[in-house]
Amino acid sequence: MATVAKNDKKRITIYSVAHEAGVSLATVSRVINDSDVVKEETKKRVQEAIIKLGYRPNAIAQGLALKKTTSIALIVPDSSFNYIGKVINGLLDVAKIYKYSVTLHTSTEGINEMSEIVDNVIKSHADGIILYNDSFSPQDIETLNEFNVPMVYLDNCYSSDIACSVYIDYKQAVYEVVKKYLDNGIDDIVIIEDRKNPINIEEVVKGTKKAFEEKGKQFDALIRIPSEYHSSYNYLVEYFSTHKHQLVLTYRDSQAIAVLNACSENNVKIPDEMELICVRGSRYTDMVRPQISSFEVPGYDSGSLAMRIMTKMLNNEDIPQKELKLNYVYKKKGSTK
Amino acid sequence: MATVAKNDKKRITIYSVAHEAGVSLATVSRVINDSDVVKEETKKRVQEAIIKLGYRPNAIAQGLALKKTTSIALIVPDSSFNYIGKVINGLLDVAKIYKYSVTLHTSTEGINEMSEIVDNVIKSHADGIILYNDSFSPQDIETLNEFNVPMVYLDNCYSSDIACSVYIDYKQAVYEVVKKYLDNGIDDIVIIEDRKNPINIEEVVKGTKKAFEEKGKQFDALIRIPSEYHSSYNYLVEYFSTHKHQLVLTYRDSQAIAVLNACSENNVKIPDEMELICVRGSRYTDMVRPQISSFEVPGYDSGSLAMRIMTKMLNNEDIPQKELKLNYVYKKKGSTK
DNA sequence: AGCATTATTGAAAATGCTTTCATTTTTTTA
DNA sequence: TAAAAAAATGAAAGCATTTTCAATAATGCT
Repeated sequence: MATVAKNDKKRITIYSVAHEAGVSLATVSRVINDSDVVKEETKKRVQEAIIKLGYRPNAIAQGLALKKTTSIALIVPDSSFNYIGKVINGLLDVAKIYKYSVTLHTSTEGINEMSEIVDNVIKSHADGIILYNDSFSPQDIETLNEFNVPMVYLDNCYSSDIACSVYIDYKQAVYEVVKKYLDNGIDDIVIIEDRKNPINIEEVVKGTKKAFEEKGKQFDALIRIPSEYHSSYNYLVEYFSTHKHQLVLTYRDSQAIAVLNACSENNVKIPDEMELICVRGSRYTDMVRPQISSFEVPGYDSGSLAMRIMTKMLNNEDIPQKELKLNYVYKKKGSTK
Repeated sequence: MATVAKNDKKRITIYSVAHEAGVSLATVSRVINDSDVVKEETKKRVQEAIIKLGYRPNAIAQGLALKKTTSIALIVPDSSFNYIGKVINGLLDVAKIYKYSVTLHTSTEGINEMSEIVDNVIKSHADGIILYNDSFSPQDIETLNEFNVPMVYLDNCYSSDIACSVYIDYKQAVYEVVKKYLDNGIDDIVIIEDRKNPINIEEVVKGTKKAFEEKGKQFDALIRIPSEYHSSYNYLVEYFSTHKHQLVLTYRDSQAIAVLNACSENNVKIPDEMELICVRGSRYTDMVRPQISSFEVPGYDSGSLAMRIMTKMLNNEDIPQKELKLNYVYKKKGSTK
């Protein structure tokens, strides 16, 4: 049998240090926590003992004594790590600054699994929860609220007594760009959607509708495609062999690329015969040819902001706004005229 | 000031439940932990009390009493979440099964930052550490070994008394494909590299060299490019305006796409004038045109395996192999003839 | 020098659980 | 029906900290 290191070395606790330094454990605790009441000389003695023994305070015991864990939980859907990767980076960077540790959980199977996860998270006494999800219904939110733990919703415009939210104002973003097209007399516009990001797609649709309504027009041109890339590609190849539009809007990068490839397959020239905009651009929308016009979404910032707000909530600091809309920048690339 | 829920509701502990059910806390503990010595009738009484009070065992206190936390730490570089996303999915799925929670940490600034993170992780008494990194030097590994915590290295072929590793045998993979090309008389082969994934690039080079050496030839055709996509693209546009090769190998998907675009810019036809293979394929290597021949790398599996091995290490179970090489599948696509 | 302050330190309780060992209750057996 | 065996329960110690409050040591002041 392959052996693996066992944990039989004797534990070095605060007692060991106290004994080594010839002080009480209360004093050691004070030194660890940088209390200013301890005499410089004994402080030094204790620090030497700590180094000599290689003592590390036990964060679990601290957590118990302090009734807080300085850990927060992040729950994300188990797909699309692509975008979330940036969010996580931002979040972790801020967490590091504030000395929070972050536990990661995935969930996609609806509110029941989500409730279970939240329940477990609460057992682990995370100080707060950051929830990345844009497919909650209002009832789901109700359910989550009952847990009564500080929460930050990411990419989901919802807030309450115990929750703040950080999201990108897709509605306004899309409204502005669609308005411009309508102003130029272009109104054969369709939106590609799948079942994956209901709330944000809904925002995209709302923004489009708003622009249409201002012109006294109706909008309801949605193309429902499969979520998985290859099926959606096949579906779109079929679709664009018989349909033409002036402008196609997609939410995710893979959808936009699927449109690009499906059109190429059908010899539909982009942007000459049809224009294409991806709402949530990524590095990959810049790698395909033509590059895809899109909004540059501040993934990193939304992560770091969410974490920053969480730290404020946990410290009962003043939170100016409970719903934070992030800015976006439209980047015109080769897929539009 | 925006108010946020405070934690002033009184805590419900194992004592509350014991009192409610009219039993001792020892009995409640037994019920929680599904001990079989407690009488069915009292068990039921306790369970009712638990539900009535909405009691949740405090995982921190459990951690302290049991001297283990059932939590493991995952440390990843703060870039390339693209690929790592799949790894994380696999890892979390297995973690869920074994009831482990996973704390996430990022690190790129070398071994010092890494040591600091590991130190913090140890303070938090994680039972083990899974370390995704392919840029460690042997000294770095030494340093990490001193922490004496069960570790699993991901994408890094290293093992020791306290460490196992899970990785993909890029050397063999590349060897096989390069050999095939050499057999067909194609030997103007170059490898694109940047500073990002030293160990795995090294493996790719080794595999290539091996194939060359078997033919009595020497190999040393490396193109060093910048890590960042746009700079590397610009560099490659320049490069391919004056250089031609028969076959280009890249490690990451973005590098392969950069080559693709740079060649297109220079009117170098792929695969007719030059062939292109990406070692670590992704969904995006299938989205560009032509699609890029590549190895399908089992990201999900490597994550789930790493976690599974970790659970075995922590339970002192038998571990047949301490270094686990994962299989790969070569997928020929449009970028090769 | 002697007293009043103030600065340091330590003892012990509290945090919420698990577990051992002793005790009590129940069941079995003669 | 009593003794023996087995099952169920509880008391208390232990896990590694923080923190309050009391005790002690050091300092300042007259």
